[in-house]
Amino acid sequence: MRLMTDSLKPIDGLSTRPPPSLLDGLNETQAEAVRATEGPVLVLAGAGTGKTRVLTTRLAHILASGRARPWQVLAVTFTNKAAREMRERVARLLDCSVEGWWVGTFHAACARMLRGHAERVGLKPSFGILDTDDQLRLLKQLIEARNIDAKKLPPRLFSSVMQRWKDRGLTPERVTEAEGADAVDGLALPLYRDYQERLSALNACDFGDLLLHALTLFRDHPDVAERYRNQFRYLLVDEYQDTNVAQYLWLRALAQGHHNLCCVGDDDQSIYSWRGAEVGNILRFERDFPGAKVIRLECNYRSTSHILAAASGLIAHNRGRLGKTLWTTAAGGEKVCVRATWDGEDEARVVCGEIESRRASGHALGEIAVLVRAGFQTREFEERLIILGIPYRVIGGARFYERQEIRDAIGYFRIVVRGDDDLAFERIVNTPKRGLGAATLRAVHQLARGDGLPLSIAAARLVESDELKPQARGSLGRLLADIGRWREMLTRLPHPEVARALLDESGYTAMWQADRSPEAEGRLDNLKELVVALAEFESLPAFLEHVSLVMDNDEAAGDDKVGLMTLHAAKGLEFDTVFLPGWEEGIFPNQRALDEGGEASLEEERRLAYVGLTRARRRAIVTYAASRMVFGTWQNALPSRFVKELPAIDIDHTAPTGLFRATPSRAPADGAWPMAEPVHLAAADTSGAPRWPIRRPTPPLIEGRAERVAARPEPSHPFTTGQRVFHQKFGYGAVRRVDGDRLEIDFEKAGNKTVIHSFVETA
DNA sequence: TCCCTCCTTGTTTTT
DNA sequence: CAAGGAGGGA
Repeated sequence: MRLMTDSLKPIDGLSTRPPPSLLDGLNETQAEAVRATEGPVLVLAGAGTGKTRVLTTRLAHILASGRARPWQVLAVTFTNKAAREMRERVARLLDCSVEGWWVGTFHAACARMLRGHAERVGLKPSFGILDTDDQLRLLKQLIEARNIDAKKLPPRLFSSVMQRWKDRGLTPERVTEAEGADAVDGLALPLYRDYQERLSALNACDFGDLLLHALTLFRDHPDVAERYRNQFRYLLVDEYQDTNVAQYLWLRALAQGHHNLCCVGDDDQSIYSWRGAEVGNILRFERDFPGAKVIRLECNYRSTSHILAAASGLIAHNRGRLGKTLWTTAAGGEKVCVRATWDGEDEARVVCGEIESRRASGHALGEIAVLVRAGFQTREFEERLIILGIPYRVIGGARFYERQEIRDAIGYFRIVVRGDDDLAFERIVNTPKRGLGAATLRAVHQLARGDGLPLSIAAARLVESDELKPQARGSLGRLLADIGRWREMLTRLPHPEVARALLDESGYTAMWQADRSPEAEGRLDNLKELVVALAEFESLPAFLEHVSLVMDNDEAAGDDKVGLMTLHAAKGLEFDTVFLPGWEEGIFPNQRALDEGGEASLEEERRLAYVGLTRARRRAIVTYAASRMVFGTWQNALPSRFVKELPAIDIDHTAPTGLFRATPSRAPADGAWPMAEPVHLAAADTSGAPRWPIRRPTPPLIEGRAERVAARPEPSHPFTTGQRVFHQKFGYGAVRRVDGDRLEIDFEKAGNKTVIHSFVETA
């Protein structure tokens, strides 16, 4: 996203040659969503209903019909990936370049506006954009400056509170007294002020600020707001259910001109409330924008009818939906397979075994994905896939530009390009180790703060004086001289060459070469890759502007590998075959979400499950384990309540023999259990005899064919009825009943609770 | 200043 | 269990 001029390639030719095919192939509702260009429109697009197609065609239609020129349309998305896709598709539809158009992420659009009016919000046009790491380091300094115990109240905590305020469009002045007093013992608000002040002084802003400043700009400078309001005749928004309050206010401000706001989204796929997204935005659309037209895209082109029905049946358990009825013309297909497994290892074995046999029958691995609730769950699958020699790719995880070595390298680039980039200076000053520790840094800081200087200038002054120990002085002097030299090199040599020289001469490459850890080699490769990436930009500053906004790293998804990713990362993707492991209470729905967010969070977890199921085109396989190793201890698990919420006629529920008893102990309430009920579900009505079918740590299983010994109930813990015990959270109590691993305990303070034995100790 | 050991703490993540 | 941070010792 560099400086984009509003001049553009000829598109006028299009009006004389209207592409007759633009609406071809769209169904009636989709076409309606494209044609309804005037006034506010909400397109409720269920999973797999052709949302992106509608969005891009609509944009193309607006331009091709001459309703607006390219710079008069603003189209915003959340991710760079989505933005890129939209640009590519529109370019293809109209057969022209989209260079300079306002098609991009919310943040890129705001940054572009702010670059033009930076002074109005107290920044210089060259302002830098902080990444998460910079933010946390900065916050830590501010926390310590206020003598707050950073151990008890870590930077992350403050960061998230402040971030949530920014998500709601609240500058420090706008946070109410009451709320300020409430947040982190009243410490968060003053710290928020410190932080914003510090950012201004650094001529920098964080991601949240891009929107916040844009809002301030509109609010305090009506002329600017007016300008953009008039400019943008048509507004298009992707994934509207993910917008936060700040984004909503920003859109509303822009829509006040021509009122042509079209938002596309799906309330059932809102899974980001924890980072400030407001489902309320989409639920309230008709009230917010009077006269709004609501168009529902309900014809699903992706999944088979069983998958669709299973997903719909599940999501129907949520309340407060706008409601959609997805349907498909593709009848039949396989039922959703639900499979019980013994434990995490067994689950990985089952899933990867399936993958293996699909590969053997010619299935493309790139069309298979394993979608987990949390990142750590990928480990077991990775291990198993490695054993089987099946290529895979973990999507998400540490992104390229977030890796330590990349940020360090970029830190060097930053300090060379912008001598006053204090955060970059701090980052690299003692990396690699050059004997510049806390003491030296303190001296530099002190001088810098006292005289209002950037750190590197202060450091240069210190080197001239004799206030430093000779060693530190020499070392710091050498670093500064190096920086100066690299800066000079930049004026006469190609920047990739300078980058290479810089990494060598600074000792940074050598640092990783000397490193014996297994990942060092990969890091060196990454550094080489970085230099290659660099060459694609015309200059180092141009590159830096790019990385600050475009932190994505789409691994070439070209090669044929199984995808491992979180459910969040899977949103927007689709695969022939989708495995959904870990459907257990506590894992999915996630315990923490349940504890912290109650019913609302449960519904979000359910939406996550919905997102997962609807990623599948032909086959969805849900698995759960009866026992799982969690944080180093074995825990028994109950199947996720979501399993029971899947309509029985659309699923095929199986379990290995021995895991379930032969006959159900009670009739399934809603017909949801077409087979023997898992014993661990029947636990409630028992009278004490331990009959837990789960073994303690899984015995190593010989490759291939080992008979599973039916688990026998074993007294795996010493607790007996009447015994006095202690629990970390609930305190002291007496055991009232023993039921396998579960103990019903009458706690003195907390009352009657059923807990797993491993959580209590004898008192 | 650096390195090692002990202790804590475990979702989801884009820009 | 495993990783990352903090604090103490050399």
